[in-house]
Amino acid sequence: MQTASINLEPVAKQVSDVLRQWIMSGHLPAGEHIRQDAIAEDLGVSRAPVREALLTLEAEGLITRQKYKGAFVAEISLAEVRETYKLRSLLECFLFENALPRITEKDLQRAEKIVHESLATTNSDDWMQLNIDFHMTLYEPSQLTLTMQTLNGLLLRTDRYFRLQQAISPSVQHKSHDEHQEILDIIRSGDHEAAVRLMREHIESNSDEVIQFVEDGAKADPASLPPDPDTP
Amino acid sequence: MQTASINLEPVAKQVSDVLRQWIMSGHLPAGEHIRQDAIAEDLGVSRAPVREALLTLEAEGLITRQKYKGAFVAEISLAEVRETYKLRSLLECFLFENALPRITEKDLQRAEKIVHESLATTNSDDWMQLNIDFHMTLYEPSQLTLTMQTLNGLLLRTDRYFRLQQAISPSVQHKSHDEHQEILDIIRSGDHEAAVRLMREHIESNSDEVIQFVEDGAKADPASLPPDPDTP
DNA sequence: GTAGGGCGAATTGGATCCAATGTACAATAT
DNA sequence: ATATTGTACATTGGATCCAATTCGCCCTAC
Repeated sequence: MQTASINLEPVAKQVSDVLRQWIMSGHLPAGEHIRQDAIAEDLGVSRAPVREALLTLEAEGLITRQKYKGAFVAEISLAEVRETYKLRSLLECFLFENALPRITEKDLQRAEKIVHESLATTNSDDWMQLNIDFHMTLYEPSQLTLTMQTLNGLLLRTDRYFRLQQAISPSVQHKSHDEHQEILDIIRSGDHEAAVRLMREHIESNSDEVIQFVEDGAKADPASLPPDPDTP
Repeated sequence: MQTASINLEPVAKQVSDVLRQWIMSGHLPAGEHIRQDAIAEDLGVSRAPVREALLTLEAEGLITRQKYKGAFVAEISLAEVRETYKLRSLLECFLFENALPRITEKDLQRAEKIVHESLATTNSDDWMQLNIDFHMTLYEPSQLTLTMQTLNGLLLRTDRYFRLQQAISPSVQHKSHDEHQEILDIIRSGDHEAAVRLMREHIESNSDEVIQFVEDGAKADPASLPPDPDTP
């Protein structure tokens, strides 16, 4: 229990949060060159915390750094998008399997509340966060914290593209809502195997849609996705 | 192929490499308080690159940092060790499955060479690296770079304990050697399902041994593994 | 004797300054 | 005209300096 008003966040963390937001929202597009002074001046801080933030973001895979050349918003290839979603499916099913025997009625009610909230949400970003919250609520009882951290890292990398897709197809929201409701129902039924099957289908259908969208986008604008890394 | 004598590494990277080595080897034991000037003075550099290195190590999960309190070598609970190995099994089997159809004779020969080298190696650290190299050689054809990165991150966290185990039981080396040879044989046979099964058994038996060892160590010295994080 | 408060040393976080390196442009030679 | 080289500028990496916060110790009061 800490008094938030007194204990303010380190500047470096604030900077990394802002930069992460800028990258996520597309304000800093993929491939963009990031200069330390520019960021420092924009945010009214020195270059030191900016450097720290860049280190953090590099570790998160959101940017790449080259010696004496600077930082660039990470590009991501179509193959990597595909791989990420395959990995997500693998990890999420693993989490769900391990969570199922430990999911309580209270967990289900929390999840249900999130589902209802998501129906009433029009803001795309908020809805996405609720989507993630729903899944995490069902995974948390597994108590596999490391796996959930790893999953969070993956989500961080692909959120950009997922966000883009959600923004243009709100119909997916209803589809996802129905599927979430179905998942809750089948969890209550007690059929664990069927629940995992349904969850896998849900995740993979979602993945397919995102990949389809990114593929189409890549066709329309080949520059948005680099086929090869590091073209000098 | 780079001329190492001309293009020298950034100091920050050198520092993080050294610290990583110190943590891995146990020279910096779990829970140890790390002070920036101490490291800086020891290595003859300023605090700036040390700070960067600490950031990197925190992202890798090897240390934790608390505002104005400093950095501490990460403690890891028995539950986390168990989880890590379950995750490793999941990821490695996934990689192996996807690699199998693409493994060429050349890959097998490289793997075989590593197996032979490992037999002739007495140094525990070198042997461990060869062990990792063997597995990675078999996973690389999957071209799932993100998954391999994730796996590397996991290996980084548990290497400390694995290393400890290897140091005291060289008999495991022979067992592992035989199993590696078996895996190569069954890959050549073309039975992919059997190959994955064997790989899973190999990984899990290895995991069991490490966990058993860590459990015993924890019993003998309860302080080495904290049951609860953050006891103030 | 013990609990509480305050002062000082130690340590981290952030800002500023200097050095090393890469890039771009221009001048010159072929 | 083009290629090459040299030089100036822009940007990052590293060192030093100052501010903010924590922890330990001692002193005091009850």
